[in-house]
Amino acid sequence: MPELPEVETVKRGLSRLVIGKIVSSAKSNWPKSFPNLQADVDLFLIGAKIIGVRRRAKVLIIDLDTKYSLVIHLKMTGQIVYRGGESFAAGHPNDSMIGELPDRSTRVILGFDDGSNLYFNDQRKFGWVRLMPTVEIPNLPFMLKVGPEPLTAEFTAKIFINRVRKRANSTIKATILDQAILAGVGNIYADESLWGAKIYPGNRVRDISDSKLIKLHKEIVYVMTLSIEKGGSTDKNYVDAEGKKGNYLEFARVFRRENLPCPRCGTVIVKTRVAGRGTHYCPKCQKESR
DNA sequence: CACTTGACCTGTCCGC
DNA sequence: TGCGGACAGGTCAAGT
Repeated sequence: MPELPEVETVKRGLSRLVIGKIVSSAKSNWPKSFPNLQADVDLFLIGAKIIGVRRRAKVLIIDLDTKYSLVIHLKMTGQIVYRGGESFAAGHPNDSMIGELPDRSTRVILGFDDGSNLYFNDQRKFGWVRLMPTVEIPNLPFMLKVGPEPLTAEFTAKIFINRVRKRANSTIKATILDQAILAGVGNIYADESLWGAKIYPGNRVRDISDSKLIKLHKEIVYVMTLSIEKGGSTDKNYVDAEGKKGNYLEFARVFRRENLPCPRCGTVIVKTRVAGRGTHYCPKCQKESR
């Protein structure tokens, strides 16, 4: 679920809501969701002040004034939601927001000294919240291998093509999903950007022209930027730091639109399987190479 | 080495 | 209504 635009939206929300807060308690009911030694929690988390919130790829980083950080991966169904002392600071619960917290998927609760709380919810328990020294974050295996951030000036079409060409025999979809090639693309934005570039997701990289890859580079930047403007994509679980759902899927052209018309040519969108993932495409606009 | 598949979990939906 | 199986947005280990 959470791909780059969703994690970026959470990051922006947390930056407004929790910087300056002092952590007063930390509870977890599932060890894999919070795999930290109690001694580290006591020494470097309890009493610490939050001094910054960052994102790299799909990883969220909350920096503390103890030279430690909380490194968070939401994986498929993770949520990070801030709630003030009262139940619903942002208004009455409704369809665009999750309900009372904690709920049955709450795995970690951080309490602040002003009575507010930060909840880590994760239905499928794939995600985690790790406390570690800030300086060690760049040495995590994931950080050592992860590719460039797509929404920066350094992410040029030339760099994108050079990296993608390293996977000549892979499908283009598997290639752009690979975080070592570039950071942040997941299943939704893979399908959306490949539709924009008129590339069949199962085509091999070696069969795709440079001009198509230039177009794909532009589409990846476009769909991610648009999605951040819309507050991300909520398929099932995703919500932002205030518990609100995202609106990008109202603008999606293929994702979750099987059996509906292609917005470009009217052909019925097909759902299939590529790179082991559910894959949506237009069979007329996105031709299979042979 | 390049590339693909299964595992980690819970919940929901669909067919029988 | 109940039950089994497939599937769901990510990543890593282990397989070919």
